[in-house]
Amino acid sequence: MTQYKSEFLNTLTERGYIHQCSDFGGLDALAAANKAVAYIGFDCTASSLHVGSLVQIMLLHWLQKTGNKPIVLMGGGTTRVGDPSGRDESRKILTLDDIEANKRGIQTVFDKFLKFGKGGTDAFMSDNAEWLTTLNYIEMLRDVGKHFSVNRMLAMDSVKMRLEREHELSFIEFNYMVLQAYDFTELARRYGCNLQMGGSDQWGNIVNGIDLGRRMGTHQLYALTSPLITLSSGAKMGKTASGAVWLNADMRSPYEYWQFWRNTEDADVGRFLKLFTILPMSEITKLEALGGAEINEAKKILANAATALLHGEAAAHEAAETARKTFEEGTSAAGLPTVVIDLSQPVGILPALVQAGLATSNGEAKRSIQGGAIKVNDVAVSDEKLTVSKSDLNSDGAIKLSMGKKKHVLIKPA
RNA sequence: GGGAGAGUGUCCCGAGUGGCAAAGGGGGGGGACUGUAAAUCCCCUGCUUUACGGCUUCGUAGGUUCGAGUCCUACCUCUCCCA
Repeated sequence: MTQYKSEFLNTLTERGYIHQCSDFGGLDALAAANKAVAYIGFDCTASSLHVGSLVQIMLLHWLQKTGNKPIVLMGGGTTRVGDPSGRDESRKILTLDDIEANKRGIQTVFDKFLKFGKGGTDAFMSDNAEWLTTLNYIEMLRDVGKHFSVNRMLAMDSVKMRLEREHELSFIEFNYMVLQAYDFTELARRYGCNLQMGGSDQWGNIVNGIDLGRRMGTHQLYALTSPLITLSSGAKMGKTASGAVWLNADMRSPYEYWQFWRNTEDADVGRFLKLFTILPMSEITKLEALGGAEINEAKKILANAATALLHGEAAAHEAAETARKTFEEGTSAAGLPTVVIDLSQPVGILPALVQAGLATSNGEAKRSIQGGAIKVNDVAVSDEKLTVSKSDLNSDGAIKLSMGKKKHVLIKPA
């Protein structure tokens, strides 16, 4: 198991974070001496990161935990360009204000996973807008552009795919990889960065950066990528009914986040425990051995641990308790999502469902009732003309609206 | 600039003869079975406070027609080929 000298690579290997590395030996030596300075780039296209970025965040977490220095690079500059990797549609180009707002939202998440500061292994955040926005085109062409072979760029998968699919690839997007490579060398020069990590789809871009670094005379750079995380059922990770699983609490509550992990497929539990929690491997091995219905215990531990990492122990506890009351006791729990509605007049069940966010239109609410999905205070509803009023308030002063087995909302009077 | 194609249910793919709320998938939601799992089976998946009613949908704007996703005109966007 101790295949490497460095704790960093050993941990990553046994937990399944590694897809490819440009030079295991070289990186191992660096990490063993606690001299790895690694960065991962994140977009600012939304005001929160989602579960899809969690593997990357965890990479930085372990990097720091094993005695090395993480850099979070915000793509404030590159977000204005758009990465063609893996997509065949151009990204939207955001305004500067949007980008700034998104950056602030994203920063809050990193505070949970990394220790920021000025010390040796303290993380810090950088933004490639710092150097990209002041670039001069002629100098850029002369100093950086001359190192890029268009022949090679055309051969890259991300580009090839766009060409083969007969989708347009604009020049601005074509330049994304140049900018990303340049980021790497710039971080190397400014901060002594020597490793870039990322998802496996970033391999080409990262390797380009190593190449550019060598040509521009930086120290040796390294690449490390993580596998693309998919569910056993083949679906992409992090997409659920209600859209992406956002990490920011204001976009997805701790309770919902907990539920996301609780509903993990059996086949994924072990893998996810390793990737998304910091539980010791010995404990994970035990949990992995659970079979049949017992695996639900492992799922709860996964949910607790993953939620605690992001939202803290207290929030995880509360979410677990809410879930326990709701699912195991079948009672209503105060921690469920709550919506305030004016109940001075009786409210029809249809608009109530819409306001509670359980349906997007009266029509949809009606169909749900016809499908037998709706319960008020745990009593099934068959009449779509039913109204709810103050007299339906339970002992906690709320009305529990349920759709299906998993979605519960408490309604409180205004 | 010339030529050839394409844009369909505001999640995606995709059929579509002048009678169309528009086939079929995927995805999603619900139900059954289970373990808040997977697989499987069944139902639902445009809006509208009852509706064999009304309204809104096929890139945009007009037109022909009793009636247009379907025909005509112009425009927009995208793709390919030739310059």
